Amino acid sequence: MNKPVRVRYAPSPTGFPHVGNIRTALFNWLFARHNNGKFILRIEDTDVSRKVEGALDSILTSLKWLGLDFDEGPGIGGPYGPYFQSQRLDIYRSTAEKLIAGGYAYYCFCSPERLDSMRQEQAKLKQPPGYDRRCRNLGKEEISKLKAEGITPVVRFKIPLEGQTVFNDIIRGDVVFENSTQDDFVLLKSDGFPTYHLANIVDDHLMEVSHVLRADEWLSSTPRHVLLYQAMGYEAPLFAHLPIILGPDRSKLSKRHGTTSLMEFKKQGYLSEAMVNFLALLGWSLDEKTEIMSRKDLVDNFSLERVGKTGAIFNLEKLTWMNGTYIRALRENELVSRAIPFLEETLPAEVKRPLSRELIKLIVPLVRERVRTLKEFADMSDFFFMEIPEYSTSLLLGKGIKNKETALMAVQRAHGGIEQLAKFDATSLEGLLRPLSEQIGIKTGDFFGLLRIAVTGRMVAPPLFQTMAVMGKDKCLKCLDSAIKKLITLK
RNA sequence: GCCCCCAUCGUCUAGUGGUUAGGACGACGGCCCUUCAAGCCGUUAACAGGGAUUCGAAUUCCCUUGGGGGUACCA
Repeated sequence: MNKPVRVRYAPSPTGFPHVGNIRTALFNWLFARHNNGKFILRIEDTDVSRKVEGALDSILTSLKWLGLDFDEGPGIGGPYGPYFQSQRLDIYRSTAEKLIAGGYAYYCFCSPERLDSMRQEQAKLKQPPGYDRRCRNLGKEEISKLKAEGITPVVRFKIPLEGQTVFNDIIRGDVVFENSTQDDFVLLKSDGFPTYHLANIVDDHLMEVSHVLRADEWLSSTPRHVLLYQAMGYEAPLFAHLPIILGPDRSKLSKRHGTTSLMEFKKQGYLSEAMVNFLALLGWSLDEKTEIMSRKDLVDNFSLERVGKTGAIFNLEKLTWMNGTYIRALRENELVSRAIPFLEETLPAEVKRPLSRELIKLIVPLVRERVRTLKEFADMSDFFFMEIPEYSTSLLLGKGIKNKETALMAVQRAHGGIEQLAKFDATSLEGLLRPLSEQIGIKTGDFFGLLRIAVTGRMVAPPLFQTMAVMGKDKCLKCLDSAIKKLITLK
């Protein structure tokens, strides 16, 4: 109980981490940091067939993006390495042999085909599927004979035939399994690689992991792990099975639920700090009201006691809202820096690069309150960078002013007034345009709406005068010219 | 089928025997207003069902139902 806290995130490199995986990483990291412990990254690459190229990179990138730094692991090493299971094969093999010698495990020569037909048979007879333990009591001669035939066996664990396995889960309390319902699972595959169960237990022990915080889907294999620890004479770590993150249909999160890959959220313009905050609240809460919490708040307050038991649906709406509040809270310069990559991505090639930081800085106060993601930031501000906005002429005669002549007159009057404006700022523009609206007898809403289209090409944009001020006199005039032409040529 | 876990507004959740069951997202309405947002105010909406214990249950126990996970030489 007084052992130093050492926890690990142990993904297998079989794909890009999705928000569920990474939430597990986050909880481990928070727990480690809160307790001044160590956070270890261990790569469980024991399934050669499922290995995906680039998966390791994406794991590293994901952790880095969220700022989940690890103390030991790939790239940085550590006193308990190597941190790739594929580089620890000898350890698992010798452990398996020890287990066999001790009578806790045995060689199994059954072919995949036999296992398969056995399962089909069991399914037909409505019996619980499971290995029938044919090889459990093979004699020495039989074993050598089968080996001589060239069959490479797997190693299976000998589940006690009777009794029960009990363990205490920090989140769920005591959990009891009847040993009779457990299968003689495989420890070592015929390709010489260990299964998750073996490798995981061996490494957690060797790496002195104190707490295993993992997703709930592992709960039902925990008795196997407990039995393994016992067989090996190891002290088991403490377990905490975290509630699972579900898709909108309440099933385990997977690709078919759309955007689930963490880095996809980055691409969509979500901030990592919002992501961390949001993910932390998926299964954990501080109290009855706190929503927005900094990384430090989270580290300071995180505790397993306040982790819930129920699976949580990933609520994109709420994440988006939270992201908006984080964007609004960003310092101006910071938001500029963060928005630039998205503008680079969104803006057409004609817009000359590098983009002007000065201009973006002027745009920030105008769009900050109107966007929830950085992508929306880019989408909303593209017209600031274009010469003349593109839009359909019909927009000019949209909802307010239906009459072509009236619209034309209004734009011309605005053009004339602006041309003579000495000072081109929001206040002067308002001083000019508001009275003008009355002079020409058009409601301000309609008049400003018309100008908004002319200047931005959109019906929805930041406040008109400020927008125009940022755009500058020349450009505004050009836009108005263009609108006038459009109206004239309109039949 | 079998094993395990879970069960409060649509969603994320607070709540550990006595609360008008609280907050947040969303939705809806209002204020503000040149559009859209933001902000502020308000409305909507939940203890799955049934027993038991108790003076008193969202809170404890049991059953039912529902949901999820597992049941691989995947993790």
